Amino acid sequence: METRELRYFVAVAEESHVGRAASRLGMAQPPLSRAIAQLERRLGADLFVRTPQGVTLTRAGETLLREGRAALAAVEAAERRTRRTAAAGGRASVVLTAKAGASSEVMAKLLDAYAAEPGAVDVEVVLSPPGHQAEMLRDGRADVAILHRPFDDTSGFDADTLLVEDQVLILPAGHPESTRASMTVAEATSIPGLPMPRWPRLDGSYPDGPGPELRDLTQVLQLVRLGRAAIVLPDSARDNLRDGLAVVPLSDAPQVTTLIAWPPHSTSPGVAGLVRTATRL
Amino acid sequence: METRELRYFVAVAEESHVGRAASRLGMAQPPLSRAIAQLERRLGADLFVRTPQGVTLTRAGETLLREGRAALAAVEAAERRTRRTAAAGGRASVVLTAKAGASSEVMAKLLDAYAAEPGAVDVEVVLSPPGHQAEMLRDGRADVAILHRPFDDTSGFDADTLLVEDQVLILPAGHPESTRASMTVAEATSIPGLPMPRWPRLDGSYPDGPGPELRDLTQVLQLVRLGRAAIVLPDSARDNLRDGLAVVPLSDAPQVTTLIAWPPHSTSPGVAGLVRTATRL
DNA sequence: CGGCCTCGATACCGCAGCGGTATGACCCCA
DNA sequence: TGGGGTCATACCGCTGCGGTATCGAGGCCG
Repeated sequence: METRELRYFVAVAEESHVGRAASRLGMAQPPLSRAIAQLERRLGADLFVRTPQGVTLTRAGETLLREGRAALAAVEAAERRTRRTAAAGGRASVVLTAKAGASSEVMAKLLDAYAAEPGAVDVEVVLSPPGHQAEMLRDGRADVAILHRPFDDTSGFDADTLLVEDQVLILPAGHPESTRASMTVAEATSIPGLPMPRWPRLDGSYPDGPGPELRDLTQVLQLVRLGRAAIVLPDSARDNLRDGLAVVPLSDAPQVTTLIAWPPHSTSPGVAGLVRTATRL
Repeated sequence: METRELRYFVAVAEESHVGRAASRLGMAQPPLSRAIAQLERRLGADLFVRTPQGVTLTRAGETLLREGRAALAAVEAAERRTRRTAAAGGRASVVLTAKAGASSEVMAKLLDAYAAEPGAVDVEVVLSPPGHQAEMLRDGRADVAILHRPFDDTSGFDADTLLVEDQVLILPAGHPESTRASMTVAEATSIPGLPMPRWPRLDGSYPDGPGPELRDLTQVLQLVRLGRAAIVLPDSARDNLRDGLAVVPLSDAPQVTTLIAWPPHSTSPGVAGLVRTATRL
């Protein structure tokens, strides 16, 4: 099976429509139809059920969609990492990705400690929107990632724990609830007049709800300071707070684990060194 | 990048020789040379250093070999799982792989419990030589595997623990050492006249050493019974022992963990059900 | 119920690019 | 210095990919 065929198949599966998939691929419909038919013949499996409204996946098609996406990501990863290795011009280097505006404390400690190691290679840090770290690791844009359980999906990676912490509620200073010694998550999310902000999902859309739509921690904290929202954050976020904000520990919020994750079988010296340093912290 | 190019590249990298790689691929040398050169041009990276003796990998080439092998395995896995799904003819099914002659106890319990579940799908059990389970999971010949830490490489899979047990030394009944209440690994491996048998590595070759070369647990036990060898096995192996064998607990051997492992993001109903059953055991 | 619209499939054609053979350029070693 | 080895280049034939034109099959609506 060639990656071209796989890309064609995934496009058709995602559009449920050969014509739309063809225009998305920048080609005409007939050759795409033929390519799909040929793929089905070669696999000995019907992948789609043709209907007058378009096409729908068979069971085998669902399998190929799931597995094929992973395979395409792996091929992309191979290509990207090779390009990056070449661009580094013989000298080893490594790309680390982390959520923008989080874990700065642990990350600083890790990077400092690693830089002090003998034989340390260049570490390029790429900050990206929350939730995208795993994807970057999977498709080769990064070699190592700082992830957060239970928010990120760590399946398929090797990982080491860096930090385990409780979560706290951040709310406007002077708010009646701000003097409490502790609170439950249920109480925190139902404070009148202080809705939780909504974060974009992986595809960029927002969940429904009363809170404001935001994509930046600084914006959120500003809004909290203005008395328009409250937010739940890991305990370490206290370090970055300016005036005008109050902190109340949450008694029943799940703990947040900060981990360093890397693709399995990553034998690159940079990744190995970073991970070794991390485990010693 | 097309899988054809990747296969060509991997062949050349493995042979360190364009001509040999070409004949292994069943093609002539010139088109292979050209395909590699073209791949290098498209990636913008030198993959090989040409020498009069053949070719050697550059750093970028090493990256592509490592990542490319994983990518090819993923493509193969997609293809195989799709074929299998189609062959099951709409009805869901799942392939479980395990080391031949081990863990029969837990596996039997697991399969029985799962078969009793409502909506259980067919489970095909494939027994294969030790150490090959992870590979089968990676290239799509199996959907779930029973693995053993620390022997198998579980990286890149999701897994749940089924059983943790100590290891014991199996030696001929009546042997002077067989009456001891406990022993260290160092002592066990240095009993005069009772060498440890050697197992084949993944590539089929045997490590050096004094012990007999064997590939079957039954053969080994027979040899032990004859007073020609001793062997270290997980505690549960006691259940399968016939007469003529003695068991001595080992005080410092690492514990053996039996786990059920599956590829991440495996949404197939069969895998999900098996795993759910396993966690309840 | 018939005409129309929207699907995907088929037929046919031109050309890009893959693989083959023949040959060249270079290096090592006798 | 020539012979045998390496990989690269030159050139050719044909497979097969993608393009346009068209068809056949279902829904939908007047």
